[in-house]
Amino acid sequence: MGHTRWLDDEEMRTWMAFIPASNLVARELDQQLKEESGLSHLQYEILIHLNAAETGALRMTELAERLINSKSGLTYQVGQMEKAGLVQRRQCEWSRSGVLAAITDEGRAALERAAPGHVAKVREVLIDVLTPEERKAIADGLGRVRDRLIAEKDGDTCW
Amino acid sequence: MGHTRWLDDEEMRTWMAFIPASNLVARELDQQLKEESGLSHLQYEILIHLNAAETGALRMTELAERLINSKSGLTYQVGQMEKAGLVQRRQCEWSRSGVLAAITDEGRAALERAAPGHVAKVREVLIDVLTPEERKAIADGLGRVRDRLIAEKDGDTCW
DNA sequence: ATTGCGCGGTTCAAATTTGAACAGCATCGC
DNA sequence: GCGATGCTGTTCAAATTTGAACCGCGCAAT
Repeated sequence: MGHTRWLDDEEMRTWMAFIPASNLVARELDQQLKEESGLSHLQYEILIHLNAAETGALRMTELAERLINSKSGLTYQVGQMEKAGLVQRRQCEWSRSGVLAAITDEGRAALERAAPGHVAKVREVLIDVLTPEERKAIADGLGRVRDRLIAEKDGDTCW
Repeated sequence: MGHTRWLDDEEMRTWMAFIPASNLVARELDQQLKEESGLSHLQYEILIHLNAAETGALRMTELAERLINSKSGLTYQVGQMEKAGLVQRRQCEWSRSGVLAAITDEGRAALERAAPGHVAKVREVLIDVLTPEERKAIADGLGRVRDRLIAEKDGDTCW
């Protein structure tokens, strides 16, 4: 690896679109969710994931990995949400040391209340701004980016 | 606005690629920068922006807007960086209440030290994973997303 | 059985981030 | 000239986030 391969103009355009768009979209959605439903984006996503699970529950670690958050951060947030009655901690059946976070009826209700506004905002700031071709390119390209980074976390350095 | 227009499959794929990719890339870069140069991604970007300015200095608010961070957050970080000798506060010439953050020689040195590894990582996790077509779509599409959100902040509700 | 290690979660202190309240300067209309 | 109003940046307390240290359990080798 000799000298650095700097980004050319086209690559820089990509980078300078990706980073600010990420930050702005994240900020916008977080704010909208908080205002409209009192949930942070992280809390919303926790509910989404739990709700999507057939049993309505997931292990803490599983959740942390999916949400790309530290374990301790998740412990904290689940604690907050438990206080708020949105989730409930249960013990994992087959592993005494495991902990399940389970969505409550109240959690589902909060989700249903928050979802329409959230989806509308997602459309407004991202989905409806993109052409179908762009959406496909993003789904494919960033999907690959995502998968590689996730894979790296597990196997670590497949190269 | 009758019922919610939920995301269809293709749109959901886009969304479920965008969010995790954003988070993972941000985390990866932040970590790499911290390890390799002791700078957080935010600090790195502050240096980049200051360095790009002809005078090597920018107003605090200007910087906060570009970096998509709260004013108070920027005050804090610039404080940290000032302690570390990477930047220096100066008074804005034409406005007694304005404050300029100026990059120092030490700051430039830190930037030069950090840049090669950072760019390499950006290539590794994002740029080189994408095809040229995908890069173009992302530059165009997310560029538009970015611009709309920035415009909204200024004029606010152009609709 | 027993020792030792590894995993799953939590605790803890420290760093960061945020929004609201505040202080100084600027500017515009009266 | 003088007060009203609006910026700019900072301060402050509260919320969140992070990584390292830690605790209890399970599991494998001895």
